[in-house]
Amino acid sequence: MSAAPQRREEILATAAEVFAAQGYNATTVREIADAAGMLAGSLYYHFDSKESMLDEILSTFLDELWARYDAVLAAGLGPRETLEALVIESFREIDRHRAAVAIYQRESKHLLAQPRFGYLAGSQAQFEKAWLGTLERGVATEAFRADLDIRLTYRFVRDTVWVAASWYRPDGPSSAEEIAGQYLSTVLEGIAPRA
Amino acid sequence: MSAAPQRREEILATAAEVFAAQGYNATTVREIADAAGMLAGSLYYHFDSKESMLDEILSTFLDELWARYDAVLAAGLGPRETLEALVIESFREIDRHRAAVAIYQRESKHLLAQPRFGYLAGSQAQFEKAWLGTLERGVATEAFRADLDIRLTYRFVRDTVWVAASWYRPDGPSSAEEIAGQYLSTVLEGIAPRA
Amino acid sequence: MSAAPQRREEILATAAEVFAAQGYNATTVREIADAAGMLAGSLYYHFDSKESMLDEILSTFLDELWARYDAVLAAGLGPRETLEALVIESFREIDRHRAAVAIYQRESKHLLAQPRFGYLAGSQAQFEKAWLGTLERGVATEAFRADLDIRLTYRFVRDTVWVAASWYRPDGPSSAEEIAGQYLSTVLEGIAPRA
Amino acid sequence: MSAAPQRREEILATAAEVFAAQGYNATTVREIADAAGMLAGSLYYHFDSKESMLDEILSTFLDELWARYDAVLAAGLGPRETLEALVIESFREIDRHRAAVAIYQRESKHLLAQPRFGYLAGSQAQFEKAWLGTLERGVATEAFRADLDIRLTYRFVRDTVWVAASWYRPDGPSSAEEIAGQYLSTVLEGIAPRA
DNA sequence: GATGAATGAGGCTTCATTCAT
DNA sequence: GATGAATGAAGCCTCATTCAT
Repeated sequence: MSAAPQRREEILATAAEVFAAQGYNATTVREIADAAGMLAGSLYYHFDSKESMLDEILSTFLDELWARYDAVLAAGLGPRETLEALVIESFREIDRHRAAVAIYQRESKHLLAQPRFGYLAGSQAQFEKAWLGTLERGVATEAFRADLDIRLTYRFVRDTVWVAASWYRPDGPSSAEEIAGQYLSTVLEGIAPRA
Repeated sequence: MSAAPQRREEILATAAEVFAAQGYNATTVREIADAAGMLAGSLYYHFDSKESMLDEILSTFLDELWARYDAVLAAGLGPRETLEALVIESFREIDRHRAAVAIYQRESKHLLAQPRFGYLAGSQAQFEKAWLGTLERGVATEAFRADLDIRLTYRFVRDTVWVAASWYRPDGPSSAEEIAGQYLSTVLEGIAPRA
Repeated sequence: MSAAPQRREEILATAAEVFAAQGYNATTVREIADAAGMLAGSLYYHFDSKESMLDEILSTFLDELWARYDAVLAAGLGPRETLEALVIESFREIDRHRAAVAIYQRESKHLLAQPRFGYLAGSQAQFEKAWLGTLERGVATEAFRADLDIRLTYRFVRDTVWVAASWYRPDGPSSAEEIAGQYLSTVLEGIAPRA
Repeated sequence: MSAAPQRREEILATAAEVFAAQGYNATTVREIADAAGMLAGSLYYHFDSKESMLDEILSTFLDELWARYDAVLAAGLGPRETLEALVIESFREIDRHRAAVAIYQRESKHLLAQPRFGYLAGSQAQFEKAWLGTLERGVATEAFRADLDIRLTYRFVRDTVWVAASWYRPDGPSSAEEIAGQYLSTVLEGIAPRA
């Protein structure tokens, strides 16, 4: 059931691309197999099911994401610097795992209901805690405006970051860091000129 | 093919809710029928196909959206006021047609390829033109910062507005106008305090 | 269940045309209703079922056919004259009930199996008896060639006559009687010139 | 889409028998699958659709038929010999592909309208040309009677030949060649004794 | 490791039929 | 006499999955 690791990774990367392009439900295992240069039945030598491919794609992504986030959160930065670092790490993650991020965005909401994907809920809660905490700390220390609706701001920031996975291209004109910079400038300073 | 308008609308509203909650592909016609209190086959008295329900949901939504947008664009406002009005109308549209907006967000990308949904591409192009034009005008007249990456800003603004459909609840604590206000404040002034 | 006779006849004639054009199975009651200027459900005021329409079309046709055939067979004609008269009556029947004949040709074989259409078997047996008997009598009296394979000849004659229903048009260049004449000339004398 | 040739052929032959016995529309894919010893869904490993089975049955039959007809027409025979050869080849084709011929007879008329089966129209036109031409040539050279209505004669001859597919049995008392002989004798010489 | 062939559940859709109005 | 709306059975087809080779 495990077999040569490299073929597995290839297939998984292929599957992630197809899932991201068409949606998990709309993707047939035959399409994945075609893209991987094999027949549908052959996938089952490497994976238990279509669902287990999805599971592996998402959990691998989340594991890596949390490794980065945890490093940032443990660094003892101020709220503004924390927010900057989280945003930069998020765009880097989009750069590295674009397909996985896009799948996560699209599918996590209904997957939450299934026990197998329960860990998505945990991740989401941690995620919210990290961002909300940073925003709250920032308001308390006057790093951010006092009149922010924190929950709304959290949602705006979160959505804008992750939705970028749907249009970001690694070979596009702007690097992940450049996009993060532009984004931070917009969110922190606003698009209106400062007096 | 047309039939009693009221029942049609009911079914369509029901279908939109289910599509928004589960995704178009993952929704079975039986689920729509159950939610509408009828048998699956009975839907076909009112509609040609599952796809034609989706079509009608999306085109109705876009028609209404464009009526509002066109009114704003024809009003001769300055760029900042235009942007504010577009954002407000967008949140109002989310308030009125939350399900349709959520479906649009989730499905429009693959639907574009199908001839039947070609109008989505047209709408998208117009959309881009309206927002990009407003941003450009704003930079030219110094209503917006001179160093904006206009395309990136457009994407940030567009995505964040529409993604709100995935969490907005009409009976939630904030009205559409309040959310629009908070959002505009963030985007225009930034979350960092002004000197 | 019975109601105004004239409307019934109209509907039945309409149904027969549609059945003949598309086949019984491939015809929907909606198509019949459309052609008759009403809704599908309304047909059920006049008829019990789609099948009962078919039944009435076929039995009406067979009743009339047998009235004519019986008159011919009772006339005490010689075999050649009997055959001529049967052929002429057959083409006249095609002229009068083209649709019913075409339906009979296409559908009678499988209908035979259903109890409701058992009478088709009876009719077919009588039919065979009349034609085979005439041919046998003709061979015996030297009105027909002595070396005929009577069963094969019967099939040739029978099929060719009735298949004409699939191309005959009442408003075509040749009348039923003219076609019968040509056909009889071919079958009786052959297409090769007589010495 | 292509797959193991032998299983395909078996299924196709089975489908042809069922189509011939019950009609294309009245045949369910489940019946075909039952007759082929598999489940309905399994047919779709070998064929795209029920319609594509029909298509393959008919086009295979017509390809072979035309190979034979073309050989006859290219042989430079006189009109009577050409007609004899065409009739003999036709009965041989009925012997080889009885089911396909029966299906062709029953279904070709409505299939003509569908683009996919447009080739049926072409075949029909060629067919008419071959037979009409032979008859015309025969009348011109006095091989056939001068007073023939050629179009009517064509129809009679065509119908009688092909309708035989509905009753012919390969294991019946008469071989294809014997039936052809009897038929030619009837058509050429007539059933009345020559003076 | 992979293929070819099949399974079986389930999806969308059609359609004859019913029935209250 | 007819309509509008629904029923429920059945049809074609898709697809994740299995398994012998």
